[in-house]
Amino acid sequence: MPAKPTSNAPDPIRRNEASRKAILTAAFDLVGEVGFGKLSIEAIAARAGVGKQTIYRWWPSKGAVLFDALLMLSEDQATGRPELPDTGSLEADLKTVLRATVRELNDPRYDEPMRALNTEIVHNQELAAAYTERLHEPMQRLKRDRLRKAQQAGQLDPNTDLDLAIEMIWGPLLNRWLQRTGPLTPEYTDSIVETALRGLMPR
Amino acid sequence: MPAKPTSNAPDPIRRNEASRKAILTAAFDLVGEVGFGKLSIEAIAARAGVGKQTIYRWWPSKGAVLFDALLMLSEDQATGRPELPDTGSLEADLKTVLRATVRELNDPRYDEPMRALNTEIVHNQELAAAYTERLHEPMQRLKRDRLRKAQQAGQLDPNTDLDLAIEMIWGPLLNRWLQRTGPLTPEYTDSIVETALRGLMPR
Amino acid sequence: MPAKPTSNAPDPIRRNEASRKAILTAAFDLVGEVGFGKLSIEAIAARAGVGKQTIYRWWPSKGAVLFDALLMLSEDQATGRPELPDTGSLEADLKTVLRATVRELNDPRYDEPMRALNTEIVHNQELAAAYTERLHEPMQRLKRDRLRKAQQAGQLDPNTDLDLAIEMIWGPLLNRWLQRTGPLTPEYTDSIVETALRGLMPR
Amino acid sequence: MPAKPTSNAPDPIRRNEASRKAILTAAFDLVGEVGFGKLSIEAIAARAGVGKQTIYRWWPSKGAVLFDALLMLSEDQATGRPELPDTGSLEADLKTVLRATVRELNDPRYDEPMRALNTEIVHNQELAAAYTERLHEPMQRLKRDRLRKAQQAGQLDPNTDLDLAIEMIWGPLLNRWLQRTGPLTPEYTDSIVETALRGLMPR
DNA sequence: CATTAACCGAGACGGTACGTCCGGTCTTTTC
DNA sequence: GAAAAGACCGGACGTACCGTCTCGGTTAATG
Repeated sequence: MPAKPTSNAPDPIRRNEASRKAILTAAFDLVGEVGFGKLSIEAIAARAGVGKQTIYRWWPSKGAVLFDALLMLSEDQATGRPELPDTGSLEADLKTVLRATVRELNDPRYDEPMRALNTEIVHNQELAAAYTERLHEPMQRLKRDRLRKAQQAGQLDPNTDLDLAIEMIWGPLLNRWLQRTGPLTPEYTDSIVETALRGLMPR
Repeated sequence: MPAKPTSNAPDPIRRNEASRKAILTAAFDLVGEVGFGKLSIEAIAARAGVGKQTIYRWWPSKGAVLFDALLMLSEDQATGRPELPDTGSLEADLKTVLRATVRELNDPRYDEPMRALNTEIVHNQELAAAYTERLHEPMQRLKRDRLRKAQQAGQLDPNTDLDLAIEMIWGPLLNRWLQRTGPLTPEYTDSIVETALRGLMPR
Repeated sequence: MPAKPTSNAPDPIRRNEASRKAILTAAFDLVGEVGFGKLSIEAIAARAGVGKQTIYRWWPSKGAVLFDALLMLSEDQATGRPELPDTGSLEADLKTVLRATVRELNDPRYDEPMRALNTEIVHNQELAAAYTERLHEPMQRLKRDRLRKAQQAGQLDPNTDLDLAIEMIWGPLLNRWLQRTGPLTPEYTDSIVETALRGLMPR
Repeated sequence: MPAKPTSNAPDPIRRNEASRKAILTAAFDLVGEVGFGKLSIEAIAARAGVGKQTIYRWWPSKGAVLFDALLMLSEDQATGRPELPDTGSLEADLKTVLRATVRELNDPRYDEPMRALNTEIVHNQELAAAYTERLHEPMQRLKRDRLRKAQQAGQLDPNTDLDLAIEMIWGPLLNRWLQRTGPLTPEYTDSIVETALRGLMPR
């Protein structure tokens, strides 16, 4: 878990980086193998070749470990992706982005861990805060920036609340993903984008 | 879990109805007190004054118990609500329905158990099937029926897929609820309905 | 541990006798292999093929387990040994008894467990009480009975306190055993008996 | 080049005397508070304001620390007590010595630590050797010297083995102390001395 | 007098065992 | 024959210490 400048926390300088990575990797691999429900701190520690206390020292819950594992991965690959594409056509750009999202959600390697995280934050208050700060808010900012540009270009109704717009576009997709109420196909996300944008266009 | 006419299943006729109700009530109460993660079969049995075996005999998992508990409640109150309102104005009716939904989701008595069920079905295959059959599909049918009538009345684009339409309306709401990305207010749901319907109107 | 007629104790009727024996056997064997200090409840449970809770349910400490293990053995073999030998010669009888004791103390199979028990009761109040009641007092009674007969036969000073006499005879032996201040030989115990009896004779 | 005889042992010259004393004091105090079984190196280090390594550097086990703690105390007070009293009457002298011993054993401040040491040497080979060399043997020598003088004065049988005599006198007392089979009173020790000496007198 | 080697406090680390909780099964007794 | 009760095997929990291992920071003898 991130930035915790509290008093009696362990000293991050003395932290063993190799152990940290081994733990995150083990957690990510295990959640894919057995699922979040059967994921145990004991198994993570054993797989990582680490004492349990080393996990308890640095993370407050197994959800937090998984969160950092996902964060590590997303940071590994996400460096240098500071904004959403802007070709001039909002509709085309959104379709591109949602298709990419769907591709990731359909990858079994990422599906189970992300699913686990998304259900864990439903119950874990502290984890939810970290999730918002480290993953949700940054992404939200990118989306808002892209939509604001479109709004300024007259492609969106000037009175539309951008956060509502984001939810109209991504909400249906994420809901279908979590609830498994249907397949995640490119055609499906294209339809979402088309329908949502028609509702969000200037009158 | 209900109705299981398989071979060596226990005889439902001999079932103790008082125990069944005590278990469901205990489960519902406990999930509100300690959350689904810390909910244990042992605690349910103790609270209900029941042997553990009596739970294992009739339900395959604690998720299933909770599911039945919720079902009991929804049936207690839902009898005789066979369809969604139809005043002639789709927009007004949807606003009414979503406002009612929001009121329920904001009730702390129902919030935690429903949240628990919605995250449990993400991981539990069998529970998801029961959920779809007993809760989701019936509700989906009502929604589809109401939207079809609107479509026939020319209030929706005739080419629109009704399931997509449902997701465009309820997806953003459910997503905000589960992810807690914002407050659930009547104004918010009204905005959803307005925006979604504009995107779904006949061209 | 024995006789505990307290209220919320587990029901001894439902107790699994096979598990009880497996635990005691495992404890006895393990203490001989690794010593009392490295004896762990986990290892006993594993060796006995038993859940840890089954040990914690019936015994308050590992010392208590070991005590019962020793008790089981002593009862296995001790049935029908209701008194000390009485050939008419106290000196000869005591030499016989002490030689037998020494033989047992020199048997590595019994040495370590008994040593462990004798040091454990030094620190464990409850265990000490059980030890006194179940092992020490019965043996003490036998010794007292034999000495009383000798006293009545004029072989001991009529004013001698029998408990003191017992300590004069067995104290040096047990002390040398525990402190390992010398070898335990038949000659040594014979000398003890001779010297002690000379001090205890009628004046 | 300064004499560095031993292999990689720490340099006793550089040793921090304040730390050494703090450790021994902490160990002695703690063993009286929580008992030897619950005494931990961590707690000693914390109480003494010392790093764990400082303890491990200078002592091989917590028993050894306790041993040194007791040694420190006994040296603090014992300097200049090179021999046992000799008033001419062996019986009177022994009664005096045993009464003093009993007074110490009855002092709760010393009872628990000494009890702990006496049971620890039962299991710890190296500690037993140190105990014999530093505490037992010197005391044994004093006792032997006093008894030899008595033997030469004709107060003891000339054929009596002095080590056996020592055991006949101190064995019952130490055994009663460790096993708690009775109270340690001056009357009790007087009786021991009287009885033992009668058995050890010249014939 | 600066260098430097050792001790020192602190505490993270890989581990083992603790004593507890609960999962899911089985058995005994009662209704 | 279902139900209450609860013992049982198993396994994970989160904690306490073990003994080892760095990490700066003194501290004292050497060069």
